[in-house]
Amino acid sequence: MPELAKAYEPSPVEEKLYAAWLDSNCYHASPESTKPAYSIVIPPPNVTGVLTMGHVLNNTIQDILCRKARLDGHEVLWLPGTDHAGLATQTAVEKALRKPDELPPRVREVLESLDHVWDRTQNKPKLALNRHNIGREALLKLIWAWTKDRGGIIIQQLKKLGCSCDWERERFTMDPAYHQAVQEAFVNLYHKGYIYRGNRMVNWCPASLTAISDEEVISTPQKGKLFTMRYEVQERPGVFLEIATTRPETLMGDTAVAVNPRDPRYQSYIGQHVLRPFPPASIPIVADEHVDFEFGTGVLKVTPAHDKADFEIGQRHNLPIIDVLTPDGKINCPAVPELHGLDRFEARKKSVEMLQALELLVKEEPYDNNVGFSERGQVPIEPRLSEQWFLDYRKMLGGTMIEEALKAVREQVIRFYPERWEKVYNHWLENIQDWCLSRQVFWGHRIPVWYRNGQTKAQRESPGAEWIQDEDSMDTWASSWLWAYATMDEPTRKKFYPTNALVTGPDIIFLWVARMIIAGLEFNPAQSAADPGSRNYLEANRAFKDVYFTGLIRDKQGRKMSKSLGNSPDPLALISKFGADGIRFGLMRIAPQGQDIRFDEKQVEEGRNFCNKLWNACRFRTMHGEIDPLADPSQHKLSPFAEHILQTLDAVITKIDAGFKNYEFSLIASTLYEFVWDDLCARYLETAKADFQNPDSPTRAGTLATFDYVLNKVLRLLHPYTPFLTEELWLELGFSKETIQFQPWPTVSHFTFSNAGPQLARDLYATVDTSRRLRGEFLIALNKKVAFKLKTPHPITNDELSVLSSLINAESLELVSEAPAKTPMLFSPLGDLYLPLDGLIDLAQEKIRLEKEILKAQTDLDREQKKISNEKMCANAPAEKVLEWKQLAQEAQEKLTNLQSQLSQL
RNA sequence: GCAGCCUUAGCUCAGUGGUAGAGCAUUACCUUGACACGGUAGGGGCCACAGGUUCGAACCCUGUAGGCUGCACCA
Repeated sequence: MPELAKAYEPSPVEEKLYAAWLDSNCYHASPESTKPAYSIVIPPPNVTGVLTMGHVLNNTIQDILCRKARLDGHEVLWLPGTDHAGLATQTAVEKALRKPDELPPRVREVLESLDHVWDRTQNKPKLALNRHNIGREALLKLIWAWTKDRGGIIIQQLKKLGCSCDWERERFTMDPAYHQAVQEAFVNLYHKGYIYRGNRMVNWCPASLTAISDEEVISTPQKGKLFTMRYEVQERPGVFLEIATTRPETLMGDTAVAVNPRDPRYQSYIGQHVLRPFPPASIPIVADEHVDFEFGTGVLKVTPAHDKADFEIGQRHNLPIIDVLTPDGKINCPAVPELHGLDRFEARKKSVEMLQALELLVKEEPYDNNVGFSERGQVPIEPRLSEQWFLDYRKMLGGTMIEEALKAVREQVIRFYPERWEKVYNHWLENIQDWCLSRQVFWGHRIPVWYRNGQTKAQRESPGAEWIQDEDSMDTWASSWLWAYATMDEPTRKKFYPTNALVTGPDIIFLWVARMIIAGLEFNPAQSAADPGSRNYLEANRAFKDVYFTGLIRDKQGRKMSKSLGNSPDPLALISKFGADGIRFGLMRIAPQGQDIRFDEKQVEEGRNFCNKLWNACRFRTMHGEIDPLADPSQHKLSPFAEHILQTLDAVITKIDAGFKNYEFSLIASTLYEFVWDDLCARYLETAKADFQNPDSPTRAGTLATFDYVLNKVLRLLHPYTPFLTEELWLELGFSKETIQFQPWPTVSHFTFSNAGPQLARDLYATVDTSRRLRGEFLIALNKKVAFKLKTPHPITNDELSVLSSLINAESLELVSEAPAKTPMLFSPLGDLYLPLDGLIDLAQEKIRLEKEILKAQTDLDREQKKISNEKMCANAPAEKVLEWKQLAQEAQEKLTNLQSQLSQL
């Protein structure tokens, strides 16, 4: 038996084992396997990203599920990969290009090969390195080089965490096969008539110069100002209408003012005109229900080009649309030279000054409102009219998509954990808006639509030389919504689709989760012949059976983790300090279902300590002889402590099985923590020392066998959470020569023993809770009248024998003189106990203890008697409850009497 | 405005009708023979507040307050 190190050192073990696992190719999922399938697709991280605590949480959970499924005998596919993350990656690369000298060598090399932007003689760029100067083709080359350079990082980091992905199947959303699937999906939707190109109001990001979808707009409260200005009524010289606005800089684009037709203040003005000050124009006063007459003055300036609601009013009243902003958010209005070319926020100040000068500004008051921000550009979005591609969700699946998508979740064909996210999902689907699919971004899947002389064709390949492809690319989510099946080839899909679980954060429930469900229903990847409205169809084409929503990881103060706050710990540093198992276990222990987590390094430290505790329990075991991998406690005479831990282990297995069914990961972790720390180490191990050190003990073999049996199961139970530690111990202790990863999941044992042994152990543990005190104290706790026999190597006086007898409240205590043991042993009909005599020495201490006990017993008794004497209470409580109280009262009474008699004998 | 979640020890959180729990922190003691990444003993709580249901509420119901999140509005 090898001597284990005094403390568990994770790093070398992790390195060694992970390499061995990869060598054995054990994570490769075979479609030909006859084992039942279990599959998960990873939520693909950004290809250029690095591991965050969020990834650690998310991927630990997936790894736990996959490892558990392997122990359950499944053929497991955990499919890894990365997302090209269109705009995000393009923005990152463009930013990096501003400092060409700091570029990674491979990217720099590509840059230097671009003759149109790189001056080789001077070794510097000829032009500013932005996407317009570089051009589509060259920028894509640079981004490809960038992704090749950075793309492997996060994958390597996931391996450090111990993730058991099928790395041979790593996918990237820009892989040729995946690209083809994305294009096919678009073309398919186009030909079904679900996709259209339209000139509509979109959310425009003036920093990234692209449209973004509603889901990517983040509304943020801003301290702004509400300006009230006045326009003169043309038909009534000298009469002014007061108008409230937060955006005076757009007034050049006003083509009407609107009032509510039911507003008595303004009814007589409807149909008349007001004079817009600059550029001067007469614009009509229209009546529109949209106007809230509580807000401001009840008069709304209508700027159809720069506000969604105003655009709709404009449509209703046939108003002209005057665009006064450039795509990058500057004023475009040569008629007003003071403002022309100014940034929109500078123009706001300037236009207020101009209104003031014309005496048209009535007042200016502070006003908090919510402003939509672009997630990527970190600037307020600008509603803007532009030509984009849209998907009309409502037409999908022959018009029944929304209904079916709701049904799938409502009828739990797809189950959400925790369930409450169903409401959020339902609400989104019920109020769904068309999806703006196109992006003015180079990096991504280009829209597969071609134009020639006013003709339009949607197909994957160019129809011919004169045809020109649409310039735009698709929203990155219009590629990742196919991730659950487009990552699989035909045989793989047959075996592993639908996937079993999706583990992700609720922040992308609309962006990704709901859309994956929709894609599954629409594209029928299972090639189901069933009617799309049928349950069979839903079951065959659900992207996943269960969705587990993790919480967000926050810092200790409850703030989101972010780079700018610098409150995001580096998971790799934590792994090297505390071990992958430490971070995994520590995090899982405090990550209840769907609750946000306040993260603190202490938790990881606890995880590490736990690993070390188990390590040392095993180390202790190895000091007492060879492990028997087939140990069967039922073949041996068992101490009460052995019987107790066997019984407890069964309860633990039952609890963990239920936990896995309900995705209660922190419950499972706590259960294992308590079992290992308290039951195994603090109690069983301490009591087992007696047997281990005493060759004469009749229960020694049973105690050893039980230890081996328990460890054997515990290692397997823990393996999903702490794969490295458990594998190392499994192999080192010699439970098997084979990896632990495919061993069967432990089941509840079928041992039968009378409850007396475990009960005796429980009594002892309850009174004398933890380890070392047991030596002297558990005797006191023995309150049962039993006939004991004592073997002891030490000389023992009759007085001592009688004190001992009274302490343990023995019916009788007989000293067995023949063949004295090497250590004292106490034999009882309930089990044999190791008996160090140290405990007898300090009787004074025991006396204090007894007094405490008596106090507690007295309170117990009082409480139970109070319950029993409450007639109303007894009349209404269930009969068995009342019986229980009486029993408890009786026991408390007995205990009290016992303790008192013990005290008097001390 | 609508919806969801949260409020329990100094901190981070479990608990879900029947005696208030864990880890960390803290106090005292212990180099001890698996483990100082350890052990023993302690201190620390009107379970946010107010009503209600119940023999009994941290737990169920209603309301209030505070915090967080999402959606809508956002002139």
